[in-house]
Amino acid sequence: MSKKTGRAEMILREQGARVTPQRVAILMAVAATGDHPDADSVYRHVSREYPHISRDTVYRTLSMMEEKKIIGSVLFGGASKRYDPNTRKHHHLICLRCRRINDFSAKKFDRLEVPSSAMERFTAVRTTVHVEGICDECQDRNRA
Amino acid sequence: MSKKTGRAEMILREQGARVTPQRVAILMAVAATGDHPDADSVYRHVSREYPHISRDTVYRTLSMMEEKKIIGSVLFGGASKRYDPNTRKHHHLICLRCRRINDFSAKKFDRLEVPSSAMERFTAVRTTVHVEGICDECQDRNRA
DNA sequence: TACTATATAAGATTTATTCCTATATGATGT
DNA sequence: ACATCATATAGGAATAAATCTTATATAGTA
Ligand SMILES: [Mn+2]
Ligand SMILES: [Mn+2]
Ligand SMILES: [Zn+2]
Ligand SMILES: [Zn+2]
Repeated sequence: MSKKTGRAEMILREQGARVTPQRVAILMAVAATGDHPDADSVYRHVSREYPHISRDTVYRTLSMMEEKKIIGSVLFGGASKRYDPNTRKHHHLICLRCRRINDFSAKKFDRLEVPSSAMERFTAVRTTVHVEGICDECQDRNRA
Repeated sequence: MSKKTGRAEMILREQGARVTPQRVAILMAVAATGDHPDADSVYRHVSREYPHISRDTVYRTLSMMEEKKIIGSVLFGGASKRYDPNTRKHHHLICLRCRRINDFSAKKFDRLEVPSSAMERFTAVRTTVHVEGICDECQDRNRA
């Protein structure tokens, strides 16, 4: 057990998750990129060590780790693209459960100044605020 | 030609796009929802009037209208979900061309106050700033 | 060591999206 | 109105991401 696998094991145990070699490898693979990998890139990476690992294991494990907040995520996969008839500047409330999307407006969010150090190598086209959470209908449904 | 189809035609012509009955119906369908429909929901709506419309036409047309800024979009479809080893509070620069994602931090973005009127019926889990644009590599590649 | 709930492998399935190609049609000039 | 032709469409095949199914394996623990 190397120092790094030990650390991964610890994180898993802290969250009350079973420790399996596959999970350790997946967690280390995500951390190793230092980037924002998709599931298949994690699969390819882990496959070198575990040639028989199943894609399902990778998908299941990543999603479990996100639930337990061991890792995060940026984009919504598996979801369909959502179009918007409203072309004015506005921002969004996105329900993580039912995927309902609602607009909101806030003048103070319409000209957010991204730190210039971050923008040195990037040409912004649009800057918006995403509020992810749970909508009222989904909360009600949960109580019932 | 009803008042509404006339308006849709005008918008298409303004953008130098050919006016076809399918395009008019698609544009009206997106506007009619007043929501954030996905392509298949637009397809089903337009199918009532044009039972033989092809899914490809709907996808192609929506994407054309987004390019011409006749409509907008909220989420990335067709893309794979992207995980993130960084669990600290941070924000993202997302390249629309190569889908590279880079982190940036800005204290002033870490506690954005969403107007309470918007949040009356929503429980926020996370609020982040998404900067969409073109990364430096993609800009260089374009010039070449 | 034996038990049991949970995790995994392998492959099938589903869903969103894009590709292919033959046909149809909108815009333009006569 | 008519011919032309670049572009759009229909219909279906192909691709890619994610999930489901089921038989087997294994981590935690008594
Ligand atoms: Mn919107
Ligand atoms: Mn990040
Ligand atoms: Zn909801
Ligand atoms: Zn790029």
